Amino acid sequence: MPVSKRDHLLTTAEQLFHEQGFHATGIDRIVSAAGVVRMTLYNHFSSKEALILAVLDARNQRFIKSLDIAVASAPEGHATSALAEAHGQWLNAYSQHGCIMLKAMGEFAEHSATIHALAVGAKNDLLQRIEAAVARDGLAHCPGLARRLFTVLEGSNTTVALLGVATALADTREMIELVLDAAMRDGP
Amino acid sequence: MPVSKRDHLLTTAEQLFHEQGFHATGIDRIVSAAGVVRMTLYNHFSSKEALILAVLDARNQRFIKSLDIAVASAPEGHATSALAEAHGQWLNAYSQHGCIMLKAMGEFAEHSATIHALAVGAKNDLLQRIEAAVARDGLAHCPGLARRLFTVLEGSNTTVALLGVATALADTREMIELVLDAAMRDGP
DNA sequence: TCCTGTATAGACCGATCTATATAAATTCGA
DNA sequence: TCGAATTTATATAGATCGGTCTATACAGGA
Repeated sequence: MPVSKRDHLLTTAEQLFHEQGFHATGIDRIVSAAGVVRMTLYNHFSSKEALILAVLDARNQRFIKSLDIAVASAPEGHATSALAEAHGQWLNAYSQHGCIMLKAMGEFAEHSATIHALAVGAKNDLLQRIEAAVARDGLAHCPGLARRLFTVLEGSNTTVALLGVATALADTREMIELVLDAAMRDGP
Repeated sequence: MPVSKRDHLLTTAEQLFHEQGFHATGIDRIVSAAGVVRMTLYNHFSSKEALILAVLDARNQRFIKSLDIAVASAPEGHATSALAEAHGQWLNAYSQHGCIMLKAMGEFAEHSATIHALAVGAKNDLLQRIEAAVARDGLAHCPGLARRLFTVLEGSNTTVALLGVATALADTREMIELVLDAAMRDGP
């Protein structure tokens, strides 16, 4: 059975928003790319803003879920590096065009408080997962460790687009190890 | 003597583009904010794209110049940390809303090859300056060191917007030191 | 004095934008 | 097989977009 029109619209819109930006992607582009008529879109989403919110929310749930699965199945003491690895795999598979949440923050900071808040919330979700993984590895006492790891992962969003996936992810892996090793050396 | 109309348009457009995004900022908004009439803008810039290019180019030249000055006046062996410090000062002074080059890349990747190339070029300018500073500090032999430092500085673009300037820049400073110390320990 | 360059003022163009209205056609479960 | 929900098709509203046009005013230099 084919996916529902609603789901098809969500994935089509996500791809177009991601590649072309939000303001630059018109409703007509989305519906024609999805092979659907305009009223079908407005039957499922009350406005373009509602569509964007649904796209971002669904994507963030998939992202967070993949992180949680990686952490849950990580060997003891390796939750943090497993999370970083899952982050890298996400970049490789779905985010070589730059982080869609960052794009949303940039386009809607002064234009839609709702969208902006959702994108910021997604970033906080990631930071919170890093903090949980650090605690799980027994490194909760290291001040600012999670934020430093967060900085590295955010930096990789840009380097992937600029230097290519292979180089960027290799660099990122080395830095994660470096930061973790330093934290374990300073602490017990 | 007041600044020329052209310069005034450039700074006004830069602020609006930075805060509201490129597509979301119309020509009318720019000219009314600049207290200038429509034809004055088109007298100086042939199109909106030309205006965006001029804005980004001027901004990048100011940015690179501030980095070069910091490196040139740094004590021997501290060019890299001086460059990172100048980068942090730039974020604090001019870029708390997120990196305008990243926004341009996101909005014009599939929409204007010229703008996208200029923004990518700006990022490469930064990476190149990092490589030069690393070499000046006698660390040119460390493979990937410049790229790792670049990743940290790119990450700070995001953390500044999410965690605030004070926290983000303190974290960044610690990470730059960490990466440099590790490189000096492994190297000579 | 004349000429050139720049700014102002405002109307105007076609195109595109988001969103709605309405009626016919289709789908699909009970 | 019937009826409700969904989708299609089309037309339209009203705003805004980037960009052009004409005409006027005024400055400084030749």
